[in-house]
Amino acid sequence: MVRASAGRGRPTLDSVAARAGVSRATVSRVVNGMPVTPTSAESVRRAVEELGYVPNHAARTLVTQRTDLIALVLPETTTRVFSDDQFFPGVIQGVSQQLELADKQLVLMLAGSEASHARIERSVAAHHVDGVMLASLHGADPLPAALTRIGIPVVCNERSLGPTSPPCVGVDNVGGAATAVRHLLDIGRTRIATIAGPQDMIGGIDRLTGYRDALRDSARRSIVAVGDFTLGSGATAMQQLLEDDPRLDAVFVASDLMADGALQALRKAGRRVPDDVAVIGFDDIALAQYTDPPLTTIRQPILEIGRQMARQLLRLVRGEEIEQTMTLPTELVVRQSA
Amino acid sequence: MVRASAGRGRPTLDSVAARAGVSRATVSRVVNGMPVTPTSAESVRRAVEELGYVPNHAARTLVTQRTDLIALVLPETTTRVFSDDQFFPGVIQGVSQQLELADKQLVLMLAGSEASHARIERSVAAHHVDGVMLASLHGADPLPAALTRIGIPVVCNERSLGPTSPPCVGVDNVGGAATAVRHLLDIGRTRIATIAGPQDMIGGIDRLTGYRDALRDSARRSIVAVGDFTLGSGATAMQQLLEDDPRLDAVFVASDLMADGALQALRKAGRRVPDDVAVIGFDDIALAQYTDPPLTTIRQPILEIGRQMARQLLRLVRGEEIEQTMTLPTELVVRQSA
DNA sequence: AGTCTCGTTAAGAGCGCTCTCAGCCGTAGG
DNA sequence: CCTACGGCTGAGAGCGCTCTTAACGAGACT
Repeated sequence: MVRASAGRGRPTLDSVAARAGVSRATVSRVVNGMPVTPTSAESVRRAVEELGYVPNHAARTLVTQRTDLIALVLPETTTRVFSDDQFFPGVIQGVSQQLELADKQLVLMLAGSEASHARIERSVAAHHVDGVMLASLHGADPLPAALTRIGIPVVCNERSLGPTSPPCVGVDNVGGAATAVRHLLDIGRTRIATIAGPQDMIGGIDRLTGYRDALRDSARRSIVAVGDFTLGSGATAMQQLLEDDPRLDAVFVASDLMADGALQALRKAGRRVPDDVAVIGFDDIALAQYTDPPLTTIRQPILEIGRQMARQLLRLVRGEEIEQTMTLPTELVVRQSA
Repeated sequence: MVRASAGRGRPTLDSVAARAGVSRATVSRVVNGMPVTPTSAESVRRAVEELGYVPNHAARTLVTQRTDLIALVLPETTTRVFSDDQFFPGVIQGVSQQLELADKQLVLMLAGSEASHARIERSVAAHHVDGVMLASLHGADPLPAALTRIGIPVVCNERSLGPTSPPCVGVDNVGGAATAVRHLLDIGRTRIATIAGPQDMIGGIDRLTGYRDALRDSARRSIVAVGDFTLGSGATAMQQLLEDDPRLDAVFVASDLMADGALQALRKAGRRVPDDVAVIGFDDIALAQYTDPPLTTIRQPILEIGRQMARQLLRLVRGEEIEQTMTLPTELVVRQSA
């Protein structure tokens, strides 16, 4: 561990070979774990140690055509603000954990402007990364098609609304929403409203479907309001619901952030939660534990989404076959709001 | 734009040269914007277009020794949970914006375990990235020293508590805290307490210092409680303060998340905010707009921290000199809690 | 003892790019 | 008309690695 200095002075395979008294090829074999005689293996290992040799990544990539780099593309502008609901941080963390196991590095690309779209395409075309994960892009996004055309492994979260649909990892939004509503039925609620999410996003659409499914044969449904997954929109929607159906006694809200808004609106309107109105959210973000009262919600396994996206993509990169879609379970978390 | 297909079939400099009827060197010059005769420039450009040529990144890196990759290292486990206070997402976003302008890619490394530390060092030693940004690492972290030894440009956020101190970009925690307290004095509060952050983190230490500074010559100070930047700890600390000094009429809380906890504790204790007790937070996270009542706080320019870290690092990578420390201003945001 | 086989190693050819260096041509000056 | 000089261009070396190919030595068999 003497040198390892910057720039051109770094030890190469050749210098290690010279020091160990073997050929470059033998050193390469040792470094890559291929079989060699114990004698030379030992002397190579010692030389590597003494020189502080670390393989040059670019040189290796040039010949193997592998970069060991995996890209995660996140949209920068959307109703789902980058950090608000902790979805992206969670996904990043899950992805990162899984990539670490495979000794791959994570390249994060935030796709905001047109320019950054072009930049991502260029980067992928240059074979700068081995595979790409796409999270939460809008239906009309041309990126999946473009990347598929380039011929690089791609995995999405949530099934795409667009024409080209890469393999994807999603959660059981319909089932989760239905579970939430059934819980409200179980505790005896009779007029159940919902605050849905935007109807151009999978999460928004499917959670509303789940609500409808669970109440299909029931007379206990109330009305539907639509928000955009932000806290403010949840508060507004709740006010609206209270005006339009003052007798409602439960609300299923399609996101925790909106549910917090709803809670505030209910408090302002003088309704007690859960006594007068039961509220149930979706996502189980950290905030849900700390709302007043703590929020009953449907947990979405965010970390697991990231992990599974990475796993699926790594399989694809290795040339294995994978299922077109993978759906992760959601889970009811009972706290005090319902 | 016909080919650009995967694998070995991609067009190279040579194929472009052949098609354009010039040498490889000339194509390289055009691609890199060096002067050539308009005639050959034009035919090269056409050949590039027709073949869909994109330079191979690894090959370029191999000879130039530049990777155009910049690493951002974030600690994965800490009291500051990865996503809670939106600090990391904000920094990521700022960094990303700035790197995009310089056409660099962002490699995200979450440093949790010992193993990941080793992996980061190895990756950097392999000259896999041109520079490294370190965010919020603990005082005793060996990473800054290790990276400096390798001889790679490094920039931190917040000055390091450890022995080796790379250049860093921080915010004016002391000044911000003092401003907050002065605001409380201005609105006539007479018993001002504080909930401080952990005293092994810069933010925790400096914000407490600012509180003390502003009250140095005043008789209007109350007591100090310490939290760990989490919402729960804020609530607990607030209860404690109320027990120990029931007559306090203001609290400066060292983070918005803790402030939200404090708000809830005050509500439970039957105190009105701001009438009975004024509360002021620090950070101005998104949540601050939606607490009940909306939180007066000190805004920390999170995006700007990211941007400036990236700018400083890019300067270093280009071989320019930079200031050892850069301090960004904080700003009082008056809402309704104080 | 000679031949064949097998496992191991050394040599060398690239991967696709940049960059130096010499060669070329055209113009200006002697 | 010949030499000097300047700008472009092309040839070629080499970045550090992997992987194929061929050589080599040791052991088994005829």
